[in-house]
Amino acid sequence: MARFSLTTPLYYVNARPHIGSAYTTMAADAIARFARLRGDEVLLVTGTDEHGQKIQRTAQEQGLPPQTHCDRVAAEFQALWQKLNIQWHRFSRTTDPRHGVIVKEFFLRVWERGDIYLHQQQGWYCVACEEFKDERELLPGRYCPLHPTLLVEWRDEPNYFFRLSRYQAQLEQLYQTQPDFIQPETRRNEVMKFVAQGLTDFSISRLHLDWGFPVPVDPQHVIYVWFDALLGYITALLEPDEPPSLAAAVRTWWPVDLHLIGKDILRFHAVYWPAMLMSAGLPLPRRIFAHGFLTKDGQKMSKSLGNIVDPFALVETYGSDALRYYFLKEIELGKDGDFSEERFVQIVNADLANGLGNLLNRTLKLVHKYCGGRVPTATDSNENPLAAMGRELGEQVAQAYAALALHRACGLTLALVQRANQWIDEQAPWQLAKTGNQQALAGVLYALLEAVRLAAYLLSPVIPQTSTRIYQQLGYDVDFDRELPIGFAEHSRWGVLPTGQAVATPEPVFARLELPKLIKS
RNA sequence: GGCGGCGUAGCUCAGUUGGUCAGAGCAACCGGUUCAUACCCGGUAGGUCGGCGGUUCGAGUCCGCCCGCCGCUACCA
Repeated sequence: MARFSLTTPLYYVNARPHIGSAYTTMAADAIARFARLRGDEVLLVTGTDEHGQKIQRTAQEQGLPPQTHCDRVAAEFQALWQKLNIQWHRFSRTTDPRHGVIVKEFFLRVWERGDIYLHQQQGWYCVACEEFKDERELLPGRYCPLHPTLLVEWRDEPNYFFRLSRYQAQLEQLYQTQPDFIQPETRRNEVMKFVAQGLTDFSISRLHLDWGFPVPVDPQHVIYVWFDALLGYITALLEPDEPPSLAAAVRTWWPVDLHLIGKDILRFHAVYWPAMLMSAGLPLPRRIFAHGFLTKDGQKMSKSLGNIVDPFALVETYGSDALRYYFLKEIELGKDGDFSEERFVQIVNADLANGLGNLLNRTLKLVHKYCGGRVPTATDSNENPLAAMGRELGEQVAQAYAALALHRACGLTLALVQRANQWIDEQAPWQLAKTGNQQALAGVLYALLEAVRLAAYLLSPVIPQTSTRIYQQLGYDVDFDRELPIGFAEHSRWGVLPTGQAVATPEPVFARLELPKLIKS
């Protein structure tokens, strides 16, 4: 059995989970679910990044010990993932004591390699970025360009540096020999351009900070949050009760097949992280995919605009399948996308309720009326437009998932549903019944049932609950959240519904969504 | 300033190597229908394919310039 491992970012616990984190995680979950459907053994890693001065200060502002604050926020992430029906296997927290062991071991490896040195660093420091800033990139009045309301602070302190510069050639060779390492291609170009300009060493420690792991060779210093956070991917790979060690952590699941990230943290993953791993003599992840950002009604989400989308409220109101479907079908992973509540409701209703759900409903009614509630026999008229599409679909969708083109996987599948709704009118099975053409009738209904089944199966990584209801109404004892149907090769193909299988009484599998009535003034 | 990318019907987008390429879905309007979750089916969009110029028998589809939006990055200062 093949293995497939992937990660979401470890989300910073500076604030409650936002829709962007939810988006990444929904995508990762769908990718993981498809791999599982295909029969792979899958490990999905998510988690939280909990160190750094910013966390310390946030906790302080709330009058909480940092760990308490982290516990609370981490719990919120887990709660949201549950509501979104995410099936994760490891939730990696960087304050996990086992993580400290891994970080220490990793640091020492790099240290012994001679890639870490002490250097006096002076400059303006943004606490929010956890980074030193060049004076010239500051906004007038010494504000951070990324955090225009935050004054940068003057620091003059010795820090430990990682010899990133030493790895420039190796990195460039990596990008050359492994063109798929960074995706989409536009991101790859950005990274290559950045590296080509020349790399400078970056600091991996901070002084005057408590909230983090001490530098093993100099406990006055604390390890910089990013150095620590990236390693959380590796710590996560330890078995639950396993004593922590680098060797144990990388034994089974490393290197991961995919780091799914947002485009804002590309450089850390595509440049710093591979260099760190090279230094430590560890294999590199196979692929890094950076997705785009979300806007709300065409505008950037921001506190000052007051247009932040709350994922908790959304999933409470509309349910997880609806959200997952909209974000994964309507937005191309890798490109920026927009969330409009009105459009969201329209699309989801059109595709899932009116399209897919209603197709099942009307077909099932016919099956009960004319075929005694059992799957009819597929006739020679296997030659029909649905069968023609259906025979190609499994492979096409598999390719789309492999390319992480989730929107295409959904679009291809929906095309079958749309064609089926046309075809049912063209064939008018109720007319066939009147004229006593029972064989043709059976063939038509079989094709319709099969189209719904195939669509439900291929969409199950995205809308597992809806797919489950469809499969169950079609007479299968299957729950895509628990017990998958056996055999991708079979279920992804056309024509697997067994003749004679009893189908259930039709019930809507996806209730139409309603826009909240009042428009806020 | 340099380098990516993008700009196609109200909205989201498809459009291989130039010649039914002017499309799909959603929305809207009109009509039909009942097997169906006020659903589905059919029809209607006269969109200068961002603008200008060029290559060509023929260009969203190639070339040049320009405008607008976005990303990465630099520098002047």
